[in-house]
Amino acid sequence: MASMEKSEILKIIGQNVKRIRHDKGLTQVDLVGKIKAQIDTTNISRIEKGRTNATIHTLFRISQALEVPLSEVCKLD
Amino acid sequence: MASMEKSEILKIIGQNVKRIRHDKGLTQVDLVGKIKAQIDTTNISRIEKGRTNATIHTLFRISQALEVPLSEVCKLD
DNA sequence: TATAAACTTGTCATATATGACATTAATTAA
DNA sequence: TTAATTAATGTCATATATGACAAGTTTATA
Repeated sequence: MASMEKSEILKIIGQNVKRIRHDKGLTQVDLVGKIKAQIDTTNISRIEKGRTNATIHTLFRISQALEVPLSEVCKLD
Repeated sequence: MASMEKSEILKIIGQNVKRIRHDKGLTQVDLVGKIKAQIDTTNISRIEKGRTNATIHTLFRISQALEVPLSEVCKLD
């Protein structure tokens, strides 16, 4: 855990988002539609693929749209 | 909760960091010293004051130095 | 007090997150 | 398979996170 790579963390956060999104039966477009402030599916995809180091505020907006606590999106196990 | 402002979220995350850091009896310099990759007390201070929208990786490095789960740093209550 | 330690804030340069859009790839349904 | 839906990726412009450093402020302690 102490030696966890940045890319690994991003990957896990991304998998969390994707898993929760699928659990809720939402597409990336659906998810974006539920987010108040503007956000692009490009960013959702990048986050889900672990290709970007999302800010806490972006993850918060996603957690709101997914109707789960932010800490759920930030779980690493 | 749905109407939570960005500044509010940053503030809470910052308070979390500060609270946990104080619980552990660490100064900002101590905390930085425990973080492997380079990080500046400037950034710790900004995060604690809610003045910056930290990335998940920065919050992760902080959580490691504080020896708490990332989800603890990301709690909003 | 005074002195030091701890914290905050300003500025600059660099890296990168994000939105926007186009294009391609992959998946699903007919 | 074909068509439609969904997801991934490339690029560009803009905003901002971060490190680095300096200067100032606040807090603690002798």
